[in-house]
Amino acid sequence: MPTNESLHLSVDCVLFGYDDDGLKVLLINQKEDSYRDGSGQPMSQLPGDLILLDEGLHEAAERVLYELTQVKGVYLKQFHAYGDPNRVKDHKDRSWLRAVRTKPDQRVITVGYFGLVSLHDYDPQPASFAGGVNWVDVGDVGPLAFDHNTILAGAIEALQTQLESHHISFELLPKKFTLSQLQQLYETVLEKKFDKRNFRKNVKKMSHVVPLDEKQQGVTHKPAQLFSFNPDQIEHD
Amino acid sequence: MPTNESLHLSVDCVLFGYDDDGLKVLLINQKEDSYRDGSGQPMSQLPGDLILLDEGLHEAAERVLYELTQVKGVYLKQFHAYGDPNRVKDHKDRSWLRAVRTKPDQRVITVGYFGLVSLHDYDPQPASFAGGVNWVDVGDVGPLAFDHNTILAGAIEALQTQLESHHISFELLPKKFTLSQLQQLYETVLEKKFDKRNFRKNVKKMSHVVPLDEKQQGVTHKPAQLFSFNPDQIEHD
DNA sequence: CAAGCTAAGTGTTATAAATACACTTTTCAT
DNA sequence: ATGAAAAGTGTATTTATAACACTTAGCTTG
Repeated sequence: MPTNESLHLSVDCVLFGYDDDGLKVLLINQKEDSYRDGSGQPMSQLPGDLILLDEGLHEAAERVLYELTQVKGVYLKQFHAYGDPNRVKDHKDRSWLRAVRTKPDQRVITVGYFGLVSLHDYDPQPASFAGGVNWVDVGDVGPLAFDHNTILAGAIEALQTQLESHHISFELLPKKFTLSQLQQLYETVLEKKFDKRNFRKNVKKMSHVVPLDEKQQGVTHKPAQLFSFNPDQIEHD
Repeated sequence: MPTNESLHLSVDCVLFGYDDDGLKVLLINQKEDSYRDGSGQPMSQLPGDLILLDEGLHEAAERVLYELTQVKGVYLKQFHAYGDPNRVKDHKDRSWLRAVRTKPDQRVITVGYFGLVSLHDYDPQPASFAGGVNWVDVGDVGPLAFDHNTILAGAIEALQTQLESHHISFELLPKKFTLSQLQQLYETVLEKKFDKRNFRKNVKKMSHVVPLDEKQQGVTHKPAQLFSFNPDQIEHD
């Protein structure tokens, strides 16, 4: 009869934030002096926490993000579970674990969630407890703690796959947006260029993207028509 | 500081088997007298087990299937983790848990894997320990233990999504197959009909499906050309 | 207030992919 | 020799994708 008394389970959240200058991830920056990478930089990691006894996985992910950003109602989706027995045993991670965990040697299996927030309308104030919290451009993410680079890569792949099929782009945009903003979002996330006219032709076929009686203001060029997503026409899964 | 001393973690495997009369799932049938559904039928469930301390998730899924079918090298893929705190607390499941678990009240989070085997060439002999083990047509699956109907639904969805994009169809076919068999597999799994000529046109574009110098034998009609998959051209992920 | 800057907005043509559709062929069985 | 059963094959139509360049509206500045 197998016993797994000492298995721990956590969630790790890859929170993507988007604004006009790119796609960011929320990283937390451990202040522990001992916890630095090879070149002496403080080590960053994805927000995550052990799961409480009476909460579901999704709830746990919501809690972690709420504690960190005070934002509720973030779009959140599970994408993969990571359970390599050695995923938290790397030398670089030991001292930090010893500092914060009562049982630092314990194996931890983690379930990855990705979340989406728009940084246009407001800046979800990263609550800075236990270290710095900041938005890092996905292109500029350096080495992270544990297997968090792998988890981040999985989240990016999931986001790319689902952006088109799951109508989630509006989670990353302001409530009112221009077609150029929508196109730029696609180009940033999918890392490829689209033809402006063809892109707009396709958008016109999407019944959940509706034009408003309103134009962009305060820009130094021809103001763009504003659009919004019609939530009635959107089904996630 | 949260403690989760009493969280348990398992894998559950949805093993799909395919042959010319359809898509099946491997279910185990608990013999416990007390473990029956409303109408007195013995309750079935997906094969699964708690994860051992030193094994990875994928390894655990492999082990569960090996213990059950004696088959190694099955294509296996993780698709979702299920962690509702009440997923093993349903009344119908209590007595069975009391019989087999030392801590029947403990919460169990499970990671779902789906596996693919061809039932054409041989019949992976279900090792029948602790109860019956059998292949049930996916259309005929009744109520299962715990949240296993939900898990099965998730596996079917994952299989459907990945059949086209991940070149996994050959895992469900004999080494040598006809185009009609391939088409029938697609029709069964995706639950829609394809036009024969168009289907074959598309297959000709797939470089990993190669014609053999061999024809079907022992059939009472025009024998079909045999094909096989060229493993060099296939990348999973 | 004219000139120039900036991004918005707009159509057509060509190519490729998807769909719809029906008869002939090969083998075995009787 | 005849019939049954599934294999195999081509064309025309529709739809989607891709490539491509100029005009417009509003603001800025000289």
